[in-house]
Amino acid sequence: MKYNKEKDSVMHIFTSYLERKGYRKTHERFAVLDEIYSVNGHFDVESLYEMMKTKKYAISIATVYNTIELLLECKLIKRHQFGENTSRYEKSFECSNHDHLICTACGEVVEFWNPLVEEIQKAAIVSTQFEVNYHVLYFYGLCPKCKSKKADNA
Amino acid sequence: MKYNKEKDSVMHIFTSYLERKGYRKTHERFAVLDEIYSVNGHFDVESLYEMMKTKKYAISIATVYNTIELLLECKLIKRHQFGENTSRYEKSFECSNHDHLICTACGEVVEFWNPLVEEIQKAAIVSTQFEVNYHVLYFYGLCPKCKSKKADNA
DNA sequence: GTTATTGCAAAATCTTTGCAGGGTG
DNA sequence: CACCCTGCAAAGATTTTGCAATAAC
Repeated sequence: MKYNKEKDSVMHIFTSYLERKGYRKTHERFAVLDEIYSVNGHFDVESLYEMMKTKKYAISIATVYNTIELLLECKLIKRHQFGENTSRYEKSFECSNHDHLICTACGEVVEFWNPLVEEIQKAAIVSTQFEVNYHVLYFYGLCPKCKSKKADNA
Repeated sequence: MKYNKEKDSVMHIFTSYLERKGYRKTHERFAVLDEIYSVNGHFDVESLYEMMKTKKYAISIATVYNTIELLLECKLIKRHQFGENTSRYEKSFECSNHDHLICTACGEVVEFWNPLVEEIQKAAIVSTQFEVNYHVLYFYGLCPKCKSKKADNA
């Protein structure tokens, strides 16, 4: 378990969350959080489980799902459904509220950020009277690589 | 099979699509499209299958999935994943490129439209060099009803 | 007549659940 | 030492697949 500042912070947040809720602080739960914040990019439950299999706290898939649920609740991770039948997740501590472009050819995911999303949200709230807590914005298409591959074939 | 102009149009589009691809024009395929364009709002595969069970062309769930795939390809329907583990669909013929608000309490889905999404898309294309074909924008929160219910409890 | 498509059931995939045993508080 | 959490395996839920029978062309 390598030390870094970000990981220290999220461990602290998770600890507080568990205490506040009266949940137990088990090795398995911290091992999952540690693993998630040790890698970059998006992941799914299966790959997380596989990565942990060889580690000190190799745990069961049921516990992975259980812990994912807790981490979603305290907003240390985000859940995505990019169009496949399996959910993908990403860490979300202090990460700006970015959105995603997804390549429908190779599956690559690229992030971007644009303040206009806030404007759209405000307008939507006015017209529908919803209370909005979060949003999801995905653009689907071809990444530069797959775009030029297509051009070459044509 | 009630007649209406919209249904006539989508039947025509589907026919052309099948012919162009050399696919067969089966009763089952048209029955699925007819059923979809006979009802309003979003639906999932299970509910579509249930609705068709009692009709003339009651068909198997495998054929429903098969036909859904074709209708996605020719863009007569859209697929959504609103955060559950099951996909939901909606007809998409001549329906403006709207987006969605989803109530996380009761599941209600409300549509809205905002031209700023186009601006964001343009900016994202410039910065990432993606080719964008379509997008998905969901705002999650509480509908007016669930919002006031929450206020009453507090 | 050929061969794509259907229907059925079985399989595959992802996620949840029940329960006995173990670890946290 | 009470009882929440884990691990396992079984069950659920959704979607896909294999194959014989059927229907489109």
